[in-house]
Amino acid sequence: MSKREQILETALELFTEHGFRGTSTAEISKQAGVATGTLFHHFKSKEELIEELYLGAKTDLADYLQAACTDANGMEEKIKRLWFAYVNWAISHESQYRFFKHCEASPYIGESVREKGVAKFAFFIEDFSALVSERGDKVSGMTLLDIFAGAMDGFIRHLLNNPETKTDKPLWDIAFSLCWKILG
Amino acid sequence: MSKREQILETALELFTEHGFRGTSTAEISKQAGVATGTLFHHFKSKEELIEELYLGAKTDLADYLQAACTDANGMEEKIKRLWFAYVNWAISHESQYRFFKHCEASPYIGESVREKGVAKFAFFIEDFSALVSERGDKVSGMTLLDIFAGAMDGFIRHLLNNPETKTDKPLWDIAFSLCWKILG
DNA sequence: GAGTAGACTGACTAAACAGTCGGTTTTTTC
DNA sequence: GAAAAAACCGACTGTTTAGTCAGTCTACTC
Repeated sequence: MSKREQILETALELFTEHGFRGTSTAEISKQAGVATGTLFHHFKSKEELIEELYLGAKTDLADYLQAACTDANGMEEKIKRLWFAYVNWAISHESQYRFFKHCEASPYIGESVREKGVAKFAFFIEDFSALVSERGDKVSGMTLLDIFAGAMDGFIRHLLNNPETKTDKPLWDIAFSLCWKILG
Repeated sequence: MSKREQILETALELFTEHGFRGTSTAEISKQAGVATGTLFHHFKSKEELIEELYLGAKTDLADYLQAACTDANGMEEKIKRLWFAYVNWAISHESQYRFFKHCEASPYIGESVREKGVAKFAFFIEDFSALVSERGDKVSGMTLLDIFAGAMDGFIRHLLNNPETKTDKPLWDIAFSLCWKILG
């Protein structure tokens, strides 16, 4: 693994554990086994390092989701696959997922960076809105999506807080059917 | 307003805007119009100030919710009232709500403080679990609660991101019926 | 094997930080 | 109205911070 990758990996770990301001560049360098100068050789500032981590995680997730639903038949199956893929990604990339949620709530991430992140999910938002409008619903696609996504995140939080349930696939099925009720 | 209250109010505002580590005690004092010494006279450390804000907001919310549902008939109405009260509190105490969500995601808040916060909602969690077990569900009360609460938070996020919908009461009703589907 | 470009180093710096302290003002109590 | 207590002040301190810089090392090219 290159030193650059070592820095990114260590930073992700430390940021998740101690927050952005709670982790110094010196700590990252030390734990990654590089000099402080090396960190600033690869990333011109701490902010740039954080941005790269945030957008990297978002890209990873977006690619993962897109791959999971390319050959799905119909909208219902597509959403089902996306749901399972998202939950699966979250529990198998726990620190990335936590980092992620931390970013969404943190004022450290600027508006422009956040927008770049949202843009990576445009494909999904469009599809979802299309589904809703074709059903002639009385509520907007975005409202429905926010509630649906919230329910999904709620379930993931439950899995992460109760690790023994992480691999309980029947539970996943029930949880999906509960989330699906929102749309049905 | 006492200087103590001025400090708390200013701190809430600045923390929500710039994060815990992004806000110095000097900034809080300055904007609150007091000396740095005064801040440390009332709160023995920055950490204690944050704890007080976090637990204060939680207590406020818990009291508000409890008041909203004391004379409710039956579990369904109780949950309905709690739902509307929670959404209402969130949009009318926006900065407190945001601060709150930030705390939940931030590693700055220690486990023991977080537990104290959760304890304030014990009354609600117990009721909710009771409801679920009496229905003989195949899924645990906590799982259901996490999904339900996630959906509710998703809707609040939607309202806060789309301020023009904040007072759209018919939308609230639809959103509640969607969340209720999860339990039905 | 000389030349060179980029990776890497770690001691260093200027600014910012949480928290202190000796002293002053305000409020309360008798 | 004197004495005690509590609130308040802001200059100060030792530490930590992000980021720099002058120079070394490594790998590749011609």
